[in-house]
Amino acid sequence: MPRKPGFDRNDLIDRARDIFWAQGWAGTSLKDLEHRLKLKPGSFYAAFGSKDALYELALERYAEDGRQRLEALADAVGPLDALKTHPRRMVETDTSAAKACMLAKTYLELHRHDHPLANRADQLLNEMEALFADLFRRAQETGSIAETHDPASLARRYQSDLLGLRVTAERSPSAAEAIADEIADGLSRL
Amino acid sequence: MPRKPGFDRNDLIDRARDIFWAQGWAGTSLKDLEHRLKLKPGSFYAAFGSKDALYELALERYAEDGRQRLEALADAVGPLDALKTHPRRMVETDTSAAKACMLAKTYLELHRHDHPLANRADQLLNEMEALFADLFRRAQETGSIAETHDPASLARRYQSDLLGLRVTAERSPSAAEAIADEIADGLSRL
DNA sequence: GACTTTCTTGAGTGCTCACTCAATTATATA
DNA sequence: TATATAATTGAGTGAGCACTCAAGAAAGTC
Repeated sequence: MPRKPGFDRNDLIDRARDIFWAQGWAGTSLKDLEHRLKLKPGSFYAAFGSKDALYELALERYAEDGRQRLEALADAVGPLDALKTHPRRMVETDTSAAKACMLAKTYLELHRHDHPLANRADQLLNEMEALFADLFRRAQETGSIAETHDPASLARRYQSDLLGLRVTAERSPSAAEAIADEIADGLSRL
Repeated sequence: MPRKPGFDRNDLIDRARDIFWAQGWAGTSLKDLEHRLKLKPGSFYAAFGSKDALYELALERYAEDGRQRLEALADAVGPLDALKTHPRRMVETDTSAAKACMLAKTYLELHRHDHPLANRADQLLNEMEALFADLFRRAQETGSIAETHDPASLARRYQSDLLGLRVTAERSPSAAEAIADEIADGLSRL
């Protein structure tokens, strides 16, 4: 008996992720979302509850996408080559809504106000770092890099490099491509 | 005949810089500024004209301080050691209002809205990169690093590393200290 | 102490914010 | 086709935003 919604909720979250990613939390108004998602206020709140609730869905989707992309790459080319290819991929994809990491942007924008979304972004960054560490560990097990390195330290540095790379990418795509290659070169020298 | 203002405008700009640096542009309301600077709206607008005008003063001050700190360091210990010491200094100073670069935060927050402050931040980042390049060039002239390197490329990478370092510092000071040392080590190997 | 000039004050401006809700419209079942 | 159920609509809510301004207080000169 019920009427079906005239929108694809899944697709809406993807589009919201792109809007929030590019414009930030305070930089995105309900008007923006209503207009871009073609949703009237009533439908919006019936579907998502609040701006923050949708932002969290968008953030989780963003993190999950990133994780899956890297794991798929590792399955295809192995852990070390995945880590070496990953920076280039992030930077040269023109289909993405923005370049700088959405988790980092969220954290930087909101953590001083003790906003729950900042804590969530922090957790997700830690989970991503743990995935990096796991890939470095697997690269050691397959003999791709020396056993003397500490995977956790490598992951920490790798994530920091990536965050810088992606801020740079937001300003200068060409500079970012060169730096992405340098990061890959650095991993070859381990 | 005139009455003198009851505040030190210079000190006010310093404090505004710290507030904007930590909280961002949208994250700082006029109420925040009036409260923290102990200025009523009328005095605020008489002194600075607008929130954006004060933000720009704060941004210029921030950039100028950074430039002077690095140049003073170079005068004291030479160009290469200045570049090696600089990251550690940025990260372990607990007196600063925030760790992440205010220029990068400003750019990330505002460039999608084509806000003039984002363009200004972009320019100031370029000027900082030019200073890095100049220090690398001087390090080559004094024989501290090989002539084969391109100072502009080194500066580009150095700035990117620094941006990542400082995002990391905002989340984990201890991780940042380790990474700062690694950046310095990397420069020793040039 | 009178006067001029500037600083200070805070209530008030119009606007946009995130969000609500009662009325309306559409659809799946009986 | 009648009915039940849910989706859609958009005017409207109070709160907070950046900002204004007229009136009053303070300090320097005469």
